[in-house]
Amino acid sequence: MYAPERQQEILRLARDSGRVDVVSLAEEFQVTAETIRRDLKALDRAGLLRRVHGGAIPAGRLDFEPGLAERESTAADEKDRIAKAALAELPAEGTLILDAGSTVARMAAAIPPESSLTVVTHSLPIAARLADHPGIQLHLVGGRVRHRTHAAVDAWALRAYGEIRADVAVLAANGFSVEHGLTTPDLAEAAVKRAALTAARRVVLLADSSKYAQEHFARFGALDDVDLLITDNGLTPEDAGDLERAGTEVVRA
Amino acid sequence: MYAPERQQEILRLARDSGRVDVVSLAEEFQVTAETIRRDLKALDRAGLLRRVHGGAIPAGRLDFEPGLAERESTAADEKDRIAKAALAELPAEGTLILDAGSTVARMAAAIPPESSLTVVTHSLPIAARLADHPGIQLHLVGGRVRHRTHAAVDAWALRAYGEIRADVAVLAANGFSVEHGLTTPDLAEAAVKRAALTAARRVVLLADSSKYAQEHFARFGALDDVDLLITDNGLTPEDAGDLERAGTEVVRA
DNA sequence: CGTGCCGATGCCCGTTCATGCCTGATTGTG
DNA sequence: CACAATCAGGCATGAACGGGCATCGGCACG
Repeated sequence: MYAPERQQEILRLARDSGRVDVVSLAEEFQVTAETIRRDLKALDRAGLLRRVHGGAIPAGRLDFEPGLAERESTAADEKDRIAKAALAELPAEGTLILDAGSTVARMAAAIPPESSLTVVTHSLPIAARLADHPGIQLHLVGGRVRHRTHAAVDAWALRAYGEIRADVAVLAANGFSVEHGLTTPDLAEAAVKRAALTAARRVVLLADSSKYAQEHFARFGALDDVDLLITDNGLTPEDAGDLERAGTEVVRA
Repeated sequence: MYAPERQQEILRLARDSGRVDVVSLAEEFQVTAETIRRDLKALDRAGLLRRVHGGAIPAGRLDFEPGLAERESTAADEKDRIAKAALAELPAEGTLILDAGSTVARMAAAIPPESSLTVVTHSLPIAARLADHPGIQLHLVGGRVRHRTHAAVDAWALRAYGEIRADVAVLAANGFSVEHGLTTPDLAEAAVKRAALTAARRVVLLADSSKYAQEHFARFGALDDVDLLITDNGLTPEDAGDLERAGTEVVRA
């Protein structure tokens, strides 16, 4: 097995499980720990992994708190299905706004190489993922970067979204319901989401069913601002019916 | 069997099995390893295969950024020393502008955790690296993202730098000399560098000695715009003297 | 039919690369 | 505060590499 293959595999493992450790990798690949360390160092320098004592964690995580691995793995299946279903809703070409969020990030990572899109995002991990994509013209929205979500917020971000007009915005929300609309815990982030929502002709919301009927501190839109909701089949058909009556098309992936 | 036929077949084998190795191919086609290496090199240059030590892997199977990885390995030692020396020039607290560039990125990665800085950057890799640094308030400069350098450029970036004032800017250049000043191959990038330079009270340039006396297409400043140049000892003391007489302090790490 | 050119191939040899091993320093944990 | 795990750097080794040169074989042209 060649070094780059091994590194690629390490990267995959890291992204899948949220972290890797030197000793298990050495055993797994039948090489010494030194070699693994060299691999991790290379991946670290390339910015794909973050080296920590004893192992490494994937770079560009939405947050790196201990709770993350668990949160990531929670509903991972649903998120993947949602991301895949969302891909089908993307135009083959045109302009796209991508909100910050792990499901949106998964979708972004799966955009096929032959696409020809203009993408605007204020999410650092998504931008990092798409910067190499040959078919994508990427525009980064600046601003203060929130540690927790790695998303740009505040004046620069708001102004940037105020100056553009996109075909589709793919948004994420921490909570959604007919009564309380779209909510998220942070005010600054909500303001940016609202600006992104306003800048697009068509709004697609990606949210797994655990977000349904949740409400958080900051509201950034009403449900009927959303043209299409993509969620998983944890949402009951009755709830989906309620949402559709409120004017939002619902896809249960 | 003619060379193009053989290469075609090598490509097919590589795509089928995910990898090929020099020795087996040599045996398979009854030619020497040198010939296979030449074939692989040709396919690599054509972008169809990715060459690795001992063999090759079909292109697209790895998602490394070859350009970035390659630049990382060039003059890695010098760059590390320069980056380390540059750290000593950073204020303990205050506002910092970080330009795009591998040496600057290394410096950024080495900023101690106990620092308390406000950092502004238009470089995506650097931002990704600093986004979860607890002591750093990070501000991202938006704009169109260039594939080659992963840096934001154009109107949004220029305006953002026009609106701020920082204590120190850490810049990179592809070429520097007393006569031709600071140059880089891309016009858009040069404009952003100039804006960053203008926005800072003190300008530190990181450039290894191979950049000395180089000149590239786009000029973004004169040498005396630079307060401090940090380079390696590949720069002769005489050349350093010339630079100092031109008004720039020189550190040879 | 001969001849000279040129690309492809093979061979040689100094250099680089990937890996493993060792040692001393560093770090995290109990 | 001490112990065990982990890390970084230096060194050794065998495989792989790359450039220079010689050879071979086809092809065009006279």
